[in-house]
Amino acid sequence: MDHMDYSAQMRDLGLRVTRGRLAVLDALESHPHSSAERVVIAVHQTLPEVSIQSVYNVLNDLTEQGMLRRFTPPYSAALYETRVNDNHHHALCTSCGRIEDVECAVGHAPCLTPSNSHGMEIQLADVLYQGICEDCRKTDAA
Amino acid sequence: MDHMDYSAQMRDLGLRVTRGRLAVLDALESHPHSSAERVVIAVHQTLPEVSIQSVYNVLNDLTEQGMLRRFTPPYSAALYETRVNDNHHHALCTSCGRIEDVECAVGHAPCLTPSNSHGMEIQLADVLYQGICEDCRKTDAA
DNA sequence: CCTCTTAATTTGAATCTGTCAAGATAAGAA
DNA sequence: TTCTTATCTTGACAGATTCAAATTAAGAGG
Repeated sequence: MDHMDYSAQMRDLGLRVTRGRLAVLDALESHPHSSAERVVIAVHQTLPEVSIQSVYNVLNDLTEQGMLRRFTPPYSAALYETRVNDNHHHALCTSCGRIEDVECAVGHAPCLTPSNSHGMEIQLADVLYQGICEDCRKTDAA
Repeated sequence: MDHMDYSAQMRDLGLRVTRGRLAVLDALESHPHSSAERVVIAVHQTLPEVSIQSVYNVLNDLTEQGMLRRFTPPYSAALYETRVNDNHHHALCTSCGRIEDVECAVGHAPCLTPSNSHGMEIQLADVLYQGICEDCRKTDAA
C-alpha cells in the first residue's frame, strides 16, 4: 500500500490528505504494532514539526474510519497497525513483549462462535495468543 | 468460594489474610468484571477505611498469585474476576460495554493453536468475542 | 489561480489509571 | 505477649490519552 492508495482511500472516506496522516501510515507500515509514542518517534524522523496530539488525532480518526486497527495487549498501551480487514490475530511473547501476526484460518470475522453467546450477536472473535518466543526460550534456558 | 476457602488459599500461598483482601474477593465475587474503581466502591460499602492504593495492591498481588484474573477490553481500564483456571472467555457488547462469560469448549489453555506460531511456544489463547447484546439490539431497532 | 469554508493541527491544560516510596499498622509465628 | 515483617496508608508522581480554544491549511468553487 503506497501513498497514492492511502490518499485515494482517505478521499473516498471524505478525509483530507495531509502530510501527518501519510507519515503516520508510513510509520505503521514499516513498524507494525507500534504504540502512539513509537509512531510519534517514527513520524518525527521525517516530519519533526508534527505534534504529539496530532498523532493521537490521526490514530483515532483513521482507526475510526477502519484504515487502522487498534488493539491493547495486557499491561500495554494501545498498539496500531495498517493491516486491516483480514481478521488476523496476534501472538504475544509474555517475556519480551514481542508481537507476531498470526493468520486467521477463516480469514473473516467472526472466525469463532461461542457455545453460548448469552443472546449476544457476535460480530468478531479477537484472539490473542500468549507464550514464549524462540529467542526468550534460548535465553531462559541459559 | 467463601471466606474460609479464600483464607486457606491465601495462607497456602504464604499471603496474610486481611480484611481488605477478603473484601476485594467478596466484591469481585458479587460483581465480576469490575474495574479497580468499582472494586473500591464495592469495598467501601463495608470497609470505608480501605485506601484506594490498598485495593490496587490487593488486585495486583492476588492476580500475581493466580487468585484473580485480569483482562483489558479495548478502551477499558483493567477488569478483574475471581473465576480463574477454567480458561473461560469473554463476550463484550460494543454498544453498552456489558461483558458476559463464555465457556471455553476445551476448558484448559491453550484451547486454540495458531497455524504458524513463528517459533513461539503458545501457552494461552485469549478470546474476546465482540458483538451487540440483546438489550442493545432491541434499543437500536426502536 | 484565488478565495472561502471548515477540517485538521497546534498548544497547553486536564483527566484517568495506575505506580513509587516512606512511614505506620497489624497478621501471625514463636 | 512479643516480635518480625508483610501489609496498608498517605501523598507525590508518572504514563497514556483526551479536551478545548485558537491557528493553519486542504481542497471545493468561482
